[in-house]
Amino acid sequence: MTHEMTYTLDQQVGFLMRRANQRHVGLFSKRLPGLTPTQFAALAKLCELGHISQNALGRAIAMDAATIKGVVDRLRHKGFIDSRPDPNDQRRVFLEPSKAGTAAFQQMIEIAHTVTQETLKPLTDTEQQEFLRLLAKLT
Amino acid sequence: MTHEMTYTLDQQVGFLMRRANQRHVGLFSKRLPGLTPTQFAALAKLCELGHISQNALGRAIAMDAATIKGVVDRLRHKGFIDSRPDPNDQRRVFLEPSKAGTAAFQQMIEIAHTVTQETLKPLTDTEQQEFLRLLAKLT
DNA sequence: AAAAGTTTGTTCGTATGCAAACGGATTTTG
DNA sequence: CAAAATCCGTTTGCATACGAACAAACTTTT
Repeated sequence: MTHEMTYTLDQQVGFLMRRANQRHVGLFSKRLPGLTPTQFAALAKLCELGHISQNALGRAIAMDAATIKGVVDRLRHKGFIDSRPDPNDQRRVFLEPSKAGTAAFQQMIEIAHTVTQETLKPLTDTEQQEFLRLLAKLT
Repeated sequence: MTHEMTYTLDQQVGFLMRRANQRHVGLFSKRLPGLTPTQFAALAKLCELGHISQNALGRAIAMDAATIKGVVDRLRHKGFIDSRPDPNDQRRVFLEPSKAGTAAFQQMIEIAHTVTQETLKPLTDTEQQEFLRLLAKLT
C-alpha cells in the first residue's frame, strides 16, 4: 500500500521562519548598517550584564563557543569591547563593553526598537502581542 | 535632555525568531541528517516544479544566486539533482530531480512533517494555526 | 544591425552557526 | 592528594546567506 505524500513547502514552519527572519535581518541591516543583528545582540547583552566571560556571554544569547568567538573578535576590532584574561581563572577571557561600545549601544537602542516595529508592522497590535507570546513558547 | 533607553534582548522579535529557528534546525538535522533544511527546501521545490533553471529555483525559495549555487552543487554531488545546459538559453543551467532525488524526497516527506509537528509541539492546535497565519504575514 | 540594457551564473569576501577535536586550567571524585 | 571529569577558549571543516563585481548570453531599443 502506497501513501499519498504531499509537501507544500510554502506552508511549513521552517520555511516561513527562515523567510520572516530574512526580512527582519534585511530591515535591521538597512537601519543599523554598523552592526549585524548578532553583533548587536552580543553587545546588548554585555551592556546589560556589565561584564562576563566570553563563553558565558555566548550561553546568555544562545551562541556556541565557536560562534561567539568570532562575534567578540569583530566587536573588539570595532572598539566596542574591552577584553583581558580573568585573574581568577586563567582559562577565561573577561569581557566588558568599552566606553565607545556603551555609547554606540545607547545610540542604537531607539533605532533597534524601530526595526522591531517595522518587522511586526504587518500585524495588528493584538496580533503582535500574540505572535511574540507564541514565538517565546517555541524557544 | 536624556532619554531613558532600555532594551530587553530576550523580548525582541529578532532574537526570539533566531532562537526558534535554531531549535527547528536542530530538530530537523536530528531527524533528517542526510540533508540540511535548505537543501531539503530546494529539493522539495524542484520536485514540485519538475524542472527549472538554477536562479529561478533560488527565486522560488528566496535564495540569492550565490546561495542557490552552493546548495545545488551539493545536491548534485549527492546525486539528487541532474543538470545540463538549457539548449534554448546557453546562460541557463537546466535542473531536474534525479530518480534518486525524487525517491529520497518521497521517503523524507513523512519525517519532515514529523519535524514540523515537533517544532510546533509547545503550542496547542489552535495556537499552531494562529502562529502559522501570523508568521505568513511577516514574510 | 549596433548599442544599450538585462539576465544568468560565477567568484570573492564577510558573517553567522554548529560539530568535532584539541590543549590548558579548574573542579570534582575517589 | 591523585585521577577523572568538566570547563574554557581555539581551530578546522562544512553549510548557509548576502553584497559586490564580473563575463557571457540574451533582449530591447534605436
